[in-house]
Amino acid sequence: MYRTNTCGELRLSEAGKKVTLSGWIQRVRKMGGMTFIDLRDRYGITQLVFNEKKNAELCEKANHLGREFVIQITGTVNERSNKNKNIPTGDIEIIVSELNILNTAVTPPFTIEDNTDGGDDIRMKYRYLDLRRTCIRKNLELRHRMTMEVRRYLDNKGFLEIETPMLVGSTPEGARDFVVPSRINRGQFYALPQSPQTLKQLLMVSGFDRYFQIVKCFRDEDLRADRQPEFTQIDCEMSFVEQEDIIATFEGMAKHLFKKLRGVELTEPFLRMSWADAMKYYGSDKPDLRFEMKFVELMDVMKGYGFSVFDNATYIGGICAKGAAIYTRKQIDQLAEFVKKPQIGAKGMVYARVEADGNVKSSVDKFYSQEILQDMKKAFNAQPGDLILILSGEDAMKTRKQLCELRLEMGRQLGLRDKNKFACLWVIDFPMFEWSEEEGRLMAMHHPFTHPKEEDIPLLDTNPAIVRADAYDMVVNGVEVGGGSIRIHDSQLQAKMFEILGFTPERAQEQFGFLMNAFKYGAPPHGGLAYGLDRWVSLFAGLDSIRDCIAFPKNNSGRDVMLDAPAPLEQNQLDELNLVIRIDNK
RNA sequence: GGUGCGUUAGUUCAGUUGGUUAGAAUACAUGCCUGUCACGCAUGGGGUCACGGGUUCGAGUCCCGUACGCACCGCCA
Repeated sequence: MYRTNTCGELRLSEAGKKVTLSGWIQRVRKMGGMTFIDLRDRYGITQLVFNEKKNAELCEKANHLGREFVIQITGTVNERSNKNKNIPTGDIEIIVSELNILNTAVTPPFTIEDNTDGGDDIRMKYRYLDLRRTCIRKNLELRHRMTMEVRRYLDNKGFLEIETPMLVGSTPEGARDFVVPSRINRGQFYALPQSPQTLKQLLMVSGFDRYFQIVKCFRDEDLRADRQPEFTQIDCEMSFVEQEDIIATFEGMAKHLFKKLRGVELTEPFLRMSWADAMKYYGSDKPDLRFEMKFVELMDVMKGYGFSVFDNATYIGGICAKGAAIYTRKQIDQLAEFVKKPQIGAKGMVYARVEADGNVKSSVDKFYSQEILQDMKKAFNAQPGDLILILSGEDAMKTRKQLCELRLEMGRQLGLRDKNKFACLWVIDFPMFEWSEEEGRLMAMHHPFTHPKEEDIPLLDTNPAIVRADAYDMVVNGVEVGGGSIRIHDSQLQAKMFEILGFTPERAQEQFGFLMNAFKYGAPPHGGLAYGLDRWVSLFAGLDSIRDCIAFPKNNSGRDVMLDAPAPLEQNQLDELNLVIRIDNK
């Protein structure tokens, strides 16, 4: 038997007991005639004691153990004379009588501690060592508890978990596919699913009116801190439901998760905001509502007074940062530099301080009278001590996005983006389509299976660009944690949708015939939602990147640096697949 | 496809105006130490300054390119 107990469970009540423990050596502390060893497993750390006077040979052996050796010991639980209040097992130690080295270890490239000395790069290369660290292990434990709670909640509501295939067909629309060559079907390729979207809709046609799946999805696009090429969705679909039914079910799930995983009781219904309002007031379809700082439009107030930048703008808008008038000129200049970064792209920034006497002191005083500045102050409802920051531009949407970045940066600087505070929001009434300059056509904003709002259906023929959809996103703290829609279940309407998206009837039939044909056999009204598991976990764990809650993530360029994947194939594998590789170096 | 920052000891970093033998911390090794728990003290080993080119009497330092890493824009229905 390797162990009678784990390294995290022994307490004072077990004093005097003979136990066997196995684990990794965290640290050896030699104190002359005594040696202390911290023995670690995933449950905790237990201190071992060796005494030269009592057993010189064993103590000598212990002195030559290295970090991360795997050992097994037998000994007696003993009350410590010096207790350690910092760890749960700190009241006891094990007086070791037998020591068995199960495996040695070379010195790890970084220390196995929460405050490791290793950088991201080396940690990913030796991820199996990184995962020994408590702070990373805790994230995976949280992820496990989350999937358990999801299954518990959905099972209680009558959902069935059904697996769908990983080898499916490539679809146009949407993200780039990862493709897999078929050996048996020469020259043909599978694609890995971007999501099980069409398959879960077919399950609705089959009558599985409540489906879910915790499932890997694949998208061959560039990575970000919150984006991996393979990620996990909690994919759900329901039949005979309207938008309200879905929102109720999954708002309920979100509340369940908050309660079980964070101990946060959310009693109020989540806020709801139309996509149009989100863009107007926050310049984003996923606003961070942990703080207000709503946009105020200033076209009426400030245009036409001879300040050419504003006079030529089609949008002038600003935010009011409470109490930020104490910002120095240097700090304000840094904000101006921030918005002028190429990634943000503003040309400049106008600022105005509200002084203690209520007067407004701005960077454009020579163009505006105090009276107009007071009107501006009123528009923001600004108080003495506040700092107003204004951007303008010739493209209203672009300027709002720049102002959004500025708002988030101010929120960060003013400490308003507290990781322990949660602001949940449904963004609803998304547009059905958005214009693609690149393709020169309308594209589905959500996906081509999304149901248009009933009252907007006549507009499909006259002005499709303004049609709104029965689509909704859940946004928590500015993170899009999930989204979904009511789907089209009528083959005629689905065909029309493909027509608007620029598909010929033949091509629509070729690509999506399986779905439209299925709808002819009695498809129920249905809709659903998919939550991003990785994003939820990193939100609950307060992580900056979803990588820290994924056991073996990819790096910034989509590589697994531990496995050194992707890599070229052997020639015989290529031959078997009838593939010839040609690399273009443009 | 693009922008920014970075690459120096096992690791995390410092390295001044271009100038002697490239430093610190930590890790590692050895010794001392009987109540440590970030133990302490002493000693020691450890460097292709990412790679290639250029400027210069002289480059870790300046310039150009490449590779790699991170963040972001585009992209991600």
